[in-house]
Amino acid sequence: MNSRNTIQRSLVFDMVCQLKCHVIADEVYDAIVKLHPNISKATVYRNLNQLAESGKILKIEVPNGADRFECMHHNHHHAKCLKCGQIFDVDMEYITDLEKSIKDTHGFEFSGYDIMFKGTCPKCHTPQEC
Amino acid sequence: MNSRNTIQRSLVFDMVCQLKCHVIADEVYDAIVKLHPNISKATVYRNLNQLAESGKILKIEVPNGADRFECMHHNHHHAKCLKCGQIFDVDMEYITDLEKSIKDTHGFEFSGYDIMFKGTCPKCHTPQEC
DNA sequence: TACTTATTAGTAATTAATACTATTAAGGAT
DNA sequence: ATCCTTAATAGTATTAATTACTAATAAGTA
Repeated sequence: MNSRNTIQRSLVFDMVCQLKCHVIADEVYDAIVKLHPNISKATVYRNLNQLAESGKILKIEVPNGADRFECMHHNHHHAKCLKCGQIFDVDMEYITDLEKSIKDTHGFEFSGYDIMFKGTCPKCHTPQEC
Repeated sequence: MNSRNTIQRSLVFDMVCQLKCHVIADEVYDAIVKLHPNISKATVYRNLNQLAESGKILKIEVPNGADRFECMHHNHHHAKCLKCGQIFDVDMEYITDLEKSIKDTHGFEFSGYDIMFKGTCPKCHTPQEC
């Protein structure tokens, strides 16, 4: 009996799939709390991480920002706007096997990598009228 | 008069260069406080970021971990051990101009990217005698 | 139905970093 | 050399994201 199917866990899973891409824990919590007012934020965090570990959803660790989660459609890279901090999807071939280019692993066992692009999003570099 | 040369700023700069690679703010603070007992941790943070912005040191944003700083010797990628959380240097050609592979920028202005490899370090995957 | 224990709700604690405020001092101007 | 503006500082409070903790609950096997 390793893992149990709780209402909370399936709510978290469903909500990550339902909501738009790369949501943070708070957004998932806010959405679920409307349907299940007693759910605890710690439960949302625990289940997001549990679902990511078991491969059901994808966890994207954002430097200097909340972790993001999305359902497993297709792998793609992400970009972070340095001004507003928003995360965007990047439209390029997903790079695989980058770790094969490593010359000498020095005994480190590589299992993957993250690429996070940086820049300025359209809203932030276009002068705004207000 | 944009930026002033303070004792604190040069202490921070010197210490980042003196200490081993990719140090975190706390390590810099601990080292400086021995020489300059009144320095504030906020000052260390402020100067690390200021030095990184002005290009004198390099800031590496680590997902789910404290930011790391190092002096500008040569660009290289980093790897994070998923078990102990330590950061290691990766021995491979530094990849540049990756953002040129992006098909459609959708108006996003790319200015760079970070690659963070993941895996298990030698200490963590070798069974330890204790 | 009973029993084991994974999971939960609710809260406290932790970590990394920034915000705030009165004070200090860099460095150009007089 | 002294004045003056304001960048920078020390010290503390606050924020944000996440995890730790604990008693109570509920999966799911026996």
